Amino acid sequence: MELSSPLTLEMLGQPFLLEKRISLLHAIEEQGSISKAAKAVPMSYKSAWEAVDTMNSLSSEPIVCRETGGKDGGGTTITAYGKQLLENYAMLKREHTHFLKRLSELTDIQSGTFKTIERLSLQISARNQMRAKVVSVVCEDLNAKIHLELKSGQVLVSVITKEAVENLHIEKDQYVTVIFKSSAVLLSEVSDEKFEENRLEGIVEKIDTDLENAKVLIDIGSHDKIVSVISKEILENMKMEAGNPVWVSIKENNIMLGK
Amino acid sequence: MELSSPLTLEMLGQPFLLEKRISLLHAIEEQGSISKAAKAVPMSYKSAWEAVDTMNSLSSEPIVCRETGGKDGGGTTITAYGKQLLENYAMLKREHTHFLKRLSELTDIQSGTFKTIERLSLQISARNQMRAKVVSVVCEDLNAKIHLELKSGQVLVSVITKEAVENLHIEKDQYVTVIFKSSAVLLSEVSDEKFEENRLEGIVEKIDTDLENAKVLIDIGSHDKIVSVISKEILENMKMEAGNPVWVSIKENNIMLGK
DNA sequence: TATCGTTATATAGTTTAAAACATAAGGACC
DNA sequence: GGTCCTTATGTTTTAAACTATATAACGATA
Repeated sequence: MELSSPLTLEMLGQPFLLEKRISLLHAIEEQGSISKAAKAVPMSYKSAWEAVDTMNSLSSEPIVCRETGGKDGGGTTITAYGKQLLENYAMLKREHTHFLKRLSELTDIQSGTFKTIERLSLQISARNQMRAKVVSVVCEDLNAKIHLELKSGQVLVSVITKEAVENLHIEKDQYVTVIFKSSAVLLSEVSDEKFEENRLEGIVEKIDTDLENAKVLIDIGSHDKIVSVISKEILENMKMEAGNPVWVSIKENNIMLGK
Repeated sequence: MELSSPLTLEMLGQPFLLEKRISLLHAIEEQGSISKAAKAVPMSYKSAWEAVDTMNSLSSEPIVCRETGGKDGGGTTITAYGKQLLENYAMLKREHTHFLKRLSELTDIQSGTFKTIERLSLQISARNQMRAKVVSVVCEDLNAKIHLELKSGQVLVSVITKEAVENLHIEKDQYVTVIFKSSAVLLSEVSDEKFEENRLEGIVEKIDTDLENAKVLIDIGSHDKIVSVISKEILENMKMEAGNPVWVSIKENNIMLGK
């Protein structure tokens, strides 16, 4: 049993971007002309031209640049704006596909075993969310300890209930999302033994302070960043500055996983 | 700019449940016959009959029961299984709609301002997830304190970054999902002053123990349940039993919000 | 100026899905 | 047996979407 659901972006009530049109635009990008693109997709030149025309007129900025005449008879190219649009659609589509896949996996509509779904499409307040690979899953009776490898190669450990592991079908070598609140991130200038759980090394990138708290942005490598909110007092005791190395620590219990 | 995306459930590669067919089934449920339902939807009798027939033959169990002849010429009724299917589809659709709505809200494909989306469709390991109404939002410079009212009327307070509040567009009177780990839930037999943050009253419903830990299920009223995982030691000091009243406490910092 | 491959536009043909219409056949009930 | 309203199953019509085809305009280039 599968879920399918074509994604359509509407504009002023009119269909604007759809699967077919997107692939046409990609073909135009490759071929440099509507007529060649139409053959490649394939579809009739007329449909292709009309699709391009309606898209262009629905859009506030032109998506393609059409030129008639000239050495090769002219041609059509995608504008920078159009390329941006293609990228953005791809991102939307990626999210949508992921959602459908998760929903399919969780669903057995015949037996109705999917009653246990919590909200599946949640945007969460936790500021720290990053991809990681599951290195190992060690189950005890109630809890499970999961070793995770970040993009940078640094390792994190998360403790969640065994129930959650089963519910999310977390297994070795899979990719999951590591989630933790910025208030759960402890900082230290030195590799302090006091903070023994989940120690990561990073570089301070930016510090914002208000009357009581400080928000510290830390680069832990490979484009992963961590946000930490700590009290201003602690920060001041640490003489921390942008560019300095810093040690991060997060309690195993404060790390959640998402899929 | 709107996103639209009709949800289709496929079976053996064939379309099985779609919007149109679902509304037909609902009409049949009301009218008691295919012909009347077809008029109500509206669609031609033949299309309606064929839709019903293909659904029935794709399904492992019959969805409708068709009878010809008799006093009123027969009729068609939805089976219990069919009704279950309708409910399940409605749930899928609800999730899907919610997802699309969130995605729309976060997206401005023209300007490309939606680059900041984290994974939007995440299933999270946190065992405790429940709906709550936002009573108030008090922003400081970096953090915000949010008062939430559960179904039972009990109140929780969550502290998250102001950034998160803006990102999720959390406002008074909205409904959000409260999220916290079962390991963040502290228990006490008495209304202990020591656990001052987010104290809720509930009744112990079930206790599971392993060698080290204990998982306690607590009913806090209005069908909301909380799972707590605590060390076995603490549990044993508390002489806790199913049916007993219990006090729950969760640190404000450990409560996340989702939307 | 003639050439060429393109955009731009119109019109005729083709395919496809649905509606509309027509007609059996079923079976309780009078 | 006739009535009645339904399910079940064709055939025909209609409408929409798309394809195919034809043709004008364009403008750099030889």
